[in-house]
Amino acid sequence: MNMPVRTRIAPSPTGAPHVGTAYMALFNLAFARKNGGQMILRIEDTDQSRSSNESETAIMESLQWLGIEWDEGPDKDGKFGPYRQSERKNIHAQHVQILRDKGHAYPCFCTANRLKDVRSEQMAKKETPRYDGHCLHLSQEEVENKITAGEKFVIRLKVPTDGECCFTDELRGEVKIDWKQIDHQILQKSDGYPTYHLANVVDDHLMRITHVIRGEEWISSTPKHVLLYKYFDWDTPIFAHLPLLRNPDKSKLSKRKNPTGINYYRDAGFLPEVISNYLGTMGYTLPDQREIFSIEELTQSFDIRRVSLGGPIFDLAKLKWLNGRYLREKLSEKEVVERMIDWKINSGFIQKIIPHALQRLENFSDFMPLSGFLFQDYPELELSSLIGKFDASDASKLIKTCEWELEKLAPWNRHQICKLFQNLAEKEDKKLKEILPLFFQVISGESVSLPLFDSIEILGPDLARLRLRKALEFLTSEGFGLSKKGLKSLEKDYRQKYGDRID
RNA sequence: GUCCCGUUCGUCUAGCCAGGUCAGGACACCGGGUUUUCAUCCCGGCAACAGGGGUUCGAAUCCCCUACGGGACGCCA
Repeated sequence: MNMPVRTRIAPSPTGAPHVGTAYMALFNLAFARKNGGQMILRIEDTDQSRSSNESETAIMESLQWLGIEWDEGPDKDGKFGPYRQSERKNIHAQHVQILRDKGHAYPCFCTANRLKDVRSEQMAKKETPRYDGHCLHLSQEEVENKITAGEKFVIRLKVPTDGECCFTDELRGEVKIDWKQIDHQILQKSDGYPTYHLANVVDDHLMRITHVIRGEEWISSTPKHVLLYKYFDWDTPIFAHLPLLRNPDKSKLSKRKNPTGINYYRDAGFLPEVISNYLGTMGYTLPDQREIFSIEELTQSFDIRRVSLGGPIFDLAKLKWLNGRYLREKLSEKEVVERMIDWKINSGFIQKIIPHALQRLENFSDFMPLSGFLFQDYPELELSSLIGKFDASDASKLIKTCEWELEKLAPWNRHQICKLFQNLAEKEDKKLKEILPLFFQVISGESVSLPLFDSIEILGPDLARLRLRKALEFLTSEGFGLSKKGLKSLEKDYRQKYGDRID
């Protein structure tokens, strides 16, 4: 019997839509379509504390913006729903029970502190850190007593004590990992929700996923998944681990070093079809090596075996060049105008600006010089105007602190932004008036411009945050950046004054 | 630290699976031409098989070792 090819993209709704998600989605889509199958979108929201509806919506909208379409998902019902893992909690719990009944999983009562100690001890002894099996040997009676006493517990996966796990990666061939390297993975958290590993395997099976195409970061936990399929007595899907997108320094693509938000590219004025085209060139070339192609063209000739395994660096310069070619070659002048109107050259956007610009206008021609920075990717900076009365290294610290704060800001509106800066001034023991000129410069590149908080709101999170980063980069290039040590002590300081969370 | 994955111009890559063309294209960069400037466009240039050992008449291509890079090691995904 030939099963229809089904792939899936399984984002976690815990933040802004990420280009890495789009990258994986694109290849999953191309593969499924090429083979006459379907791609499904499944929301992996098993982390109750971090998942949000806003993020889920934003991710779906961003993928749609890029022209990536799924055949089944939370908004598009199919035969295998629901497509949101939080709505499948019972299904997961039942499957955890099956494993417990079969003796493949067991409850564990260890505290976070004990686990931490065990881990550091193992690291010190140069062993691979993993659960030591402390609760594995608890008797039935002990377990029941602890549970009735109301002790919190998790469910762990039993892992073979010796031998090795061998699985096939479609792109890399046989991969072998010692079972000794594999942790007794938690399958169900103490809040009753499953972890990724359990939910992922159960849902992939139930949703008839035939090919798991995902990031390289998952290779080392694949044995856990293989083991789960075996314990459930299910066929394993075919695995293909794609390389990870990289920063220019080759580390995994991260927002500290590169814009990673899909919305950044939208707000900075890139065409969605250029983004998906460019992502399609990451680790992949069409057989005829053409570099301008649509998702449909990518799909038509798609061959997953052509994926090259070295981690591709996301190169903004080439992306810009590609966008320029689309503007000149793929669109008519009329279309370019239309697309610009869709972007920001429209009355809706200008209306947002007018209330703040009006007091400063004498004639219309004053408008563009005043508000031009709201249409820019980022402004050019000049050292002495940027730092003003500040010491340059103090400015770096302040900007970095503000970046961390802005990273956590939600919802993104004037009121919250205002509060953020008031708080910043207070915590830094400065007057609001003293710190604002710096941020006027960071955001607008000008000393005369529109009101700061409104400008930041209009700019949106992706562009605003980028400007802080650009300012920091600029200060670094001028020799006033934060040293590694300085950053570390600033971070410590920050956690004390502003709370432990850094996004 | 342990394990896993990877390694062709600075960057994206073709070629590798089925060993045998000056290792090809694109971005960036440099130079020249077109253009009243700039940009576009055209032409040219720079520039790579990580290192070592095997197998072979012959290795970027197959095998082994080393180095380097990355990832994973969470009650995150």
